[in-house]
Order: sequence, then structure tokens, then C-alpha cells
Amino acid sequence: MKEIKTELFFGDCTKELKKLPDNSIDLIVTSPPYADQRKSTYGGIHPNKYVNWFMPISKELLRVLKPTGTFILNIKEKVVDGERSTYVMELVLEMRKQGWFWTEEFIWHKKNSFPGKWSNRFRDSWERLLQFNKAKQFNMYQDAVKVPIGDWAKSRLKNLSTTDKKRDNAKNGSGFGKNVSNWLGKDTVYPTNVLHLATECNNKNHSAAFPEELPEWFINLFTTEYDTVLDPFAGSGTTLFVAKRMARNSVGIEIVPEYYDMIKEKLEIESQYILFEERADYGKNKLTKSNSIR
Amino acid sequence: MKEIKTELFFGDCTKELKKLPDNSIDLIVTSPPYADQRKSTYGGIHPNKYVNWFMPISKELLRVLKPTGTFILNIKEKVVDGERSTYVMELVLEMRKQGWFWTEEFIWHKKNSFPGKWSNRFRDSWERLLQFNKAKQFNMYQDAVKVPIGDWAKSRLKNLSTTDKKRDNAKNGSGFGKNVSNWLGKDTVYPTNVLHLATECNNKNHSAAFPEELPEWFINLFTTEYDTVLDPFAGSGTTLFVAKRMARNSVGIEIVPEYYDMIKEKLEIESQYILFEERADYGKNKLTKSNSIR
DNA sequence: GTTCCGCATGAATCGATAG
DNA sequence: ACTATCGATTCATGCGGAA
Repeated sequence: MKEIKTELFFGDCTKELKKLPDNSIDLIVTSPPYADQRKSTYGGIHPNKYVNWFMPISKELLRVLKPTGTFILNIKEKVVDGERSTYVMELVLEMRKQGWFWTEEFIWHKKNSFPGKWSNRFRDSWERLLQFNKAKQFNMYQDAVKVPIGDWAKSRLKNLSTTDKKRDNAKNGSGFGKNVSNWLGKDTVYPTNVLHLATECNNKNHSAAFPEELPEWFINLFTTEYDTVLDPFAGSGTTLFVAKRMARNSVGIEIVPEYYDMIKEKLEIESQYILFEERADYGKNKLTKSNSIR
Repeated sequence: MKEIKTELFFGDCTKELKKLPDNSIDLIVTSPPYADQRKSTYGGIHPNKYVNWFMPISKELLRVLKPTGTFILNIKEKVVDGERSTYVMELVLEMRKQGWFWTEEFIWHKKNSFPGKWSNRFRDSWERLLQFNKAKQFNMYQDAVKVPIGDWAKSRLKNLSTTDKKRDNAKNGSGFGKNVSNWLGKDTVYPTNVLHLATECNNKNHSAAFPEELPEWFINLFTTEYDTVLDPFAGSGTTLFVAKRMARNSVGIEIVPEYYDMIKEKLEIESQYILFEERADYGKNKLTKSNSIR
């Protein structure tokens, strides 16, 4: 019976990250305050200073991440004086100098984007999900996020086209012909690098940066049970709660007292709930869950 | 009765662009050869040299564009040694130094992306549509691209994966079903900065870089009738033919003789067709169409 | 006229092999 | 060591002919 741990730190993440050991994190999923956004809570970082502000943090993240781990950065540049600001692009270039590999850029297509109308632009309905890695070889569990195949398959895949057969028969016998059996029973396919998710708009107490499906998808893709997930800008704690539910250890850091308290309280409630109700396990093993709040 | 002109130049666009007068173009829509792609036809530009290769071209484009005009650049970085290449980001930064404003980045979500499976990444199903402007005030005709609500819902429903449907139904009342009823009253809505289009891969004679809907959408959005559209990498001529059909003047440049000849021939055929058949007008005015091929 | 099915192919990427 | 070529993998679309 293994134990799932959910740790929460209070304070500035540049400092708090130093408390974490090297190579201890399997996945980082976070949505840092965007430049000049959420001024009321984070004070707002000027677009020109954003890269300099983030570099010490990404340096620590690079240190704590396992060589097989992945860093998913949810970010989008804001409009400054009618132009898209370039700090995200500069950030990527600087992080590569720091030693990060920029493996991929996923697109989060927000199904219900923020309403509004402007004379010179349409509603912004997508955000960047930048994937960084410490090494070229990293853990990826693709089967965990397979999706149902498109409707076309039902009618089309019944009889495999002769071209497809020919195509692979021409190649030395190790191609499609061999795999026909895989295709006939096929009902799921691998996804692409575009994610379709709605923004979460149910909770009014906090500004949830992303819906639960978002960390859930990446946790499925890049970790297995008992791995450790980190969110250095925990905010409302979405990443932590999802990780916990999925039987992953997690570490969160939050600098805003109100958010910190909210997460803490919710964690404590959940712990008691588990004690009294003997909640069903997420995975196949019996689990006990504990929170360590500092 | 105004006349629509379709001009076609043969040669290297850096040189040919010099023949165009200052401030004469309302919209540039183009898809240059991506780094190291299309080697067989365009020779291929190494990722490291891409920015230097493009700078003289973008300088000329800045010159010929009207202050109220817009430049739409379709591009995507390829993977180099397991990482996304950074030349597109560097390109944006350099073009801003050149005087361009980077107004917006649209996403082209390709419904049918190239197949394949790799251990470290999923299929790439999106491309960038970078919007650059010469001035902060530019022409934009948003009403021209409003989406009919019925068609939108229809195509949207058709394309929704079963997961999406399930997910939406699972949400208590804020899901798809409820929203559909809200749309019934309205007839059109403004789109967002994400475009859903399939690539055209069925044409046997040539490979068009993008589907007709792509230039069509931007021509509607950024020009009116009798405006002038430029594509310095005409390729199969999609932009030119769409512009012509929409009663916009257009200028194309193409360096590959086979492509140039193909466009030329198609333009001539269309002209004759118009003479004999008295084709229905695109817009409300009577039009004659002429091609000037050099 | 619809619907259905056969068919070709697309700005891809990785790893192994060859010069 | 470094680059060039080749084989293997895989999903969705629209056209055109057939039912």
C-alpha cells in the first residue's frame, strides 16, 4: 500500500523551489501570471521585464526536474499597444540558452473564449502549451490519451482499400498488410498537438487558470502512478487536486495568502473525507493519502 | 464597369517585387517554402539561414504594402533533432526591427494532419498565420467573415468527436445542447482567431499549399472589391484565383517555371471562359476580367 | 438525385544505413 | 563526426464512380 503525498509551500516560488531536491519531479504543469495580467493578485510583471523575471524560476525548474521529466508551460502573450507582445518568443529563446529543449508547442483551443469585440482583432480563443524537456529522451505514455476514432472510420475502414494494401505490400512485407488486424478492430487513435477544451467558468472564488482536463491530459501523457507533479504557481490548486485524484504525488507553491489558505483548507477537507468515507481508489492499488502543508 | 486585373511575374520575388510601386498592395497572403521543405521544387532553405533569406523579401513587402494594408504569413517550424526549430520566432523578432507590427497570430487548425506515429510527439495539426501590419490603423471588414450560426453549428456538430460530445453532455447544463438553443435566435456571429480547415490533398496535378477557404477568408476580412492582393510565392496560384473570383485585383510572383506555366495557362483558360459564357458576377457590379502576364 | 464505397495522398518525423 | 537518403509508421478528406 503506497502513499500519495500532496505538499504545499507558501511563498515566492524562486525561493521555495530551492527547498526541493535535484531531479525529483516528473512533470511540471503550470500557468504563471501573464505579463501585466491579474495585477490585483500578483502585482503584474511588465512585459519588458517578464523574461528576466522568469529566468531564475525556470533555472530552478530545470534543476528539480528529472532528466526523463517534462515541463508544460501554459502561456499567452497579451496585446500591448495594438500588437502582440513578444515576451513569450524571447522566453523560449532564453530558456533554450539556459539548457532547456523546446520539444513541442501544443495549442489549447478554448471552446468558449472570452467574449468581446474589438475593431482591429477577433476574440482570442487559443493559448500556448509549450513543452520543454531536460533531455531528448523523456517519458511519454501515449496510449493513456488515445481518443475515439473519427466517424469516417466506421464506413471507410470496413473494407480496407486496395491501395493501402498495395502501398505496404510493395514495402518489404513489414507494413500495412501485417497490421491489418490492428486496424480492423481499431476504435481509438492517437491525438494531435491541438487540444479542444472549454475554459472553466464555474468557480467564482478564484481565477482558475485552466480546466481540470488540461493538467489531467498531461499527467496522463507524461506520468504514471506515484510520479510527482509540480505546480510552482498553484493558484486555485487545480493541478494538485487533479494529481491527487490520479494517484500522483504533487508539490505546489503559492505566494498569495488567500489562495494558499484556500488550497490548504480544501486539502484538509479532502483528507477527512477520505478518512470517513473510504473513497474508491483511482488506480488498482489500495492507497492512503496524506497532505503535508508547510 | 470596372476591370479586374490579375498580374503574374516570373522570377525571384526579391527582384520581381522591385517592379511594384510603393504603397500599392492592400493585402499580402502567402506561404513561403518552409525551411528545408519542398526541396525538390524550391531548393530548400536551411533553418539557420531562413531569417537572413527572408529579410530582403519582407523589406520589399513592407515597401509595397499600403499603410492600411495587412500581411498574412502562413508558416510553421519543422522539427530539427527532436526540437522545434526557432526560426519562426526569430523571424518575427527581426521583422519587428524592420518596422513591421506583429498584430496577431491566427491558428490554422488542420483537420486532416499528416499521419504518423513517433515515440516522442504527436501529429502536428496546426500552422501559424501571422498577421503583420505597416501601421496600427488598418482596414478590417469584420462583418464580411461573420459565420452563419446554422452552418457553424452544423459543421461544428459534425466535427465534434464522440469524446467532446460526451464531455459536453456530462457538464450540468453548460454543455453543447443547451448552448445550441441560445444560438437559434441569432443568425451570424464573429469568428475567433482559430480557423478550422482541411488541407486539400486530392488534387492530382499540383499540391496547393493551402485550401481556397484560407485566402478567401483573409481577402474577405482585409479587402473590399477592386483592392489588390499579392502573393509573392504564388505556387499553384490559389490566392490569385480566389482573388479574381472575388473581384479583387491580384499580383503573383512565381519562380518555378512549371508552376508559373500552370498558373498562366489556367488564367488564360478562365479568360476565354468568361468571354464565351458571360459568367455570373461575384459581387453586385458588372465586371470584366483581364489578365496581364509578363 | 442521394448515399456509399474505392481510392490517392498530404509543408511529417524518426531511426537506421550509407557516403 | 556529420550529412544525405530511405523505409516505416499513420489519419482524414474529397473526388468520382457505383448502387
